[in-house]
Amino acid sequence: MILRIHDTYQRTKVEFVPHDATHVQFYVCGPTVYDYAHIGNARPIVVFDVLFRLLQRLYPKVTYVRNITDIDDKINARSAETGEPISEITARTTAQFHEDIVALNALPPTVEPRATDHVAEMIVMIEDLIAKGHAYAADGHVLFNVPSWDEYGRLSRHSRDELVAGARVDVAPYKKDAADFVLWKPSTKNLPGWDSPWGWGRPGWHIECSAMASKYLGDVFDIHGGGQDLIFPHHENEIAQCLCDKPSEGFSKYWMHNGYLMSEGEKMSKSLGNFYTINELLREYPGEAVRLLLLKTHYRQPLDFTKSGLDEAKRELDRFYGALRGLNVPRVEGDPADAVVEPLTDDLNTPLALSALHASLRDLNNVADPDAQSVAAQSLMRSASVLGLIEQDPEDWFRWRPANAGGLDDDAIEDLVRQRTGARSAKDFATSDRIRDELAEAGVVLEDKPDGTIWRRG
RNA sequence: GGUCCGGUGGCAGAGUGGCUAUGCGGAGGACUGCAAAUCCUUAUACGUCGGUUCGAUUCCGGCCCGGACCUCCA
Repeated sequence: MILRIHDTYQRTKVEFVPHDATHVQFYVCGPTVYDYAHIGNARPIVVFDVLFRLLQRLYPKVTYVRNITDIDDKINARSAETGEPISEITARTTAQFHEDIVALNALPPTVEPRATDHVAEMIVMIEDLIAKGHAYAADGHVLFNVPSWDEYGRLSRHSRDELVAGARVDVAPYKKDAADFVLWKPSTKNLPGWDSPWGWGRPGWHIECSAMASKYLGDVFDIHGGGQDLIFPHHENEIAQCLCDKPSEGFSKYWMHNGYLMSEGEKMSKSLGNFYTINELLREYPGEAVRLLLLKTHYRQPLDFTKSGLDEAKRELDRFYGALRGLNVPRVEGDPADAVVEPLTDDLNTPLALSALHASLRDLNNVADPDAQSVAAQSLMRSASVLGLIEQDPEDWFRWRPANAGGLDDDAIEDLVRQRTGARSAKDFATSDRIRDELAEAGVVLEDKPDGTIWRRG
């Protein structure tokens, strides 16, 4: 099966030809750990999780590297602001991040390197860049010299002149060229720092991904991913660093970038405070609804993330889990349906894949024979798994309730259901309906099936 | 100013040079003690102005609107 992806370098869809067909390797820029991850962070996590799942179906071995950025001036600023030690901020935030994305059913990457563990590699790369004439030390800083490399700007399609003309910040006096960017900068004694040939200091932002990608994936690998906003300057600079360091190698063969997010119709902005953190959404909605909402839009399209969208995603999942509920079909390994995989091989067309999943659901709902049901249900589940959906126990899905939700607990509900069942068998429909109304009031919906009554939280 | 992306039915959202996805919601029907769930049926669409074409929502151009990026925000 041929995989086609949109390559940012070429700005077009291309056939994916791995560097090594027995072992596909890709790198995605992970979070900077200073605060709760927001929904904008969740999109690349979910999108590239689908890519990971798909690649695992198509190739024998896949290595997925996603870093944790735990050196950053935002972290330092947060620590200065709150007094919490940097190591505690990063440890706490990393743990929170992991907890959040597990709820989104994202598989762990193969390797999750942290910047602080790779400063030595960064220093080596910086030394090489200086030796090769692409970087220079000045005033305790080391800077990458942009005019030293002709190809600079190829990914983002910016020329050096445009960049300088459009610059929003003053040019630091130690820069040879206005477009030069920092590889290493000095630290004061109350900031995180490491000994280096240029004194006590810390790395610039871009060098960490270059160093970690090279370390875990080698000098050439297949795909580098991230949010669209990383194209410039982050990825542009990563490319410059790696290709200048190892001119004969290719670095990443393909680049994939997910589109930006809006929130409730407005652009997300920290100053407006109108972004949702994953954590706060998880108190109100199941993580799977968040995941589905993100996958309902193609990854390169803009996506307006809304709570009404989450409500809709949850209703959709109710249908899937409702069809599987009570079937007790075991999960077995097997191939997903082509109708679901094929759209994914066309640049991760998740909306089209989801429509095939809905067709599969209809098929399941249209069969009555238990054997046929079992076959249809397994097919549905296997297909959904490529998207990381419908992987939980349906009972758990229907019993999920928001954090701090009031109302009835499971035992209280089941007690009322039993009372109602008694009333119904006595043909006391007045009592039966009264109990139904009472439960409905508490957000519980009943379904009378031939073999008994089941309930769910609506 | 530069670079780039998008505008599809009430909403979400694919896709295609002619056969007009899918979902949510709405309407009608079947089923049900009543419901719910499910199934069936159904309505409503491609920003705007031109061009190419036998034919354009789909290709080309102008315009309008929205958004992103332009030195550290996914």
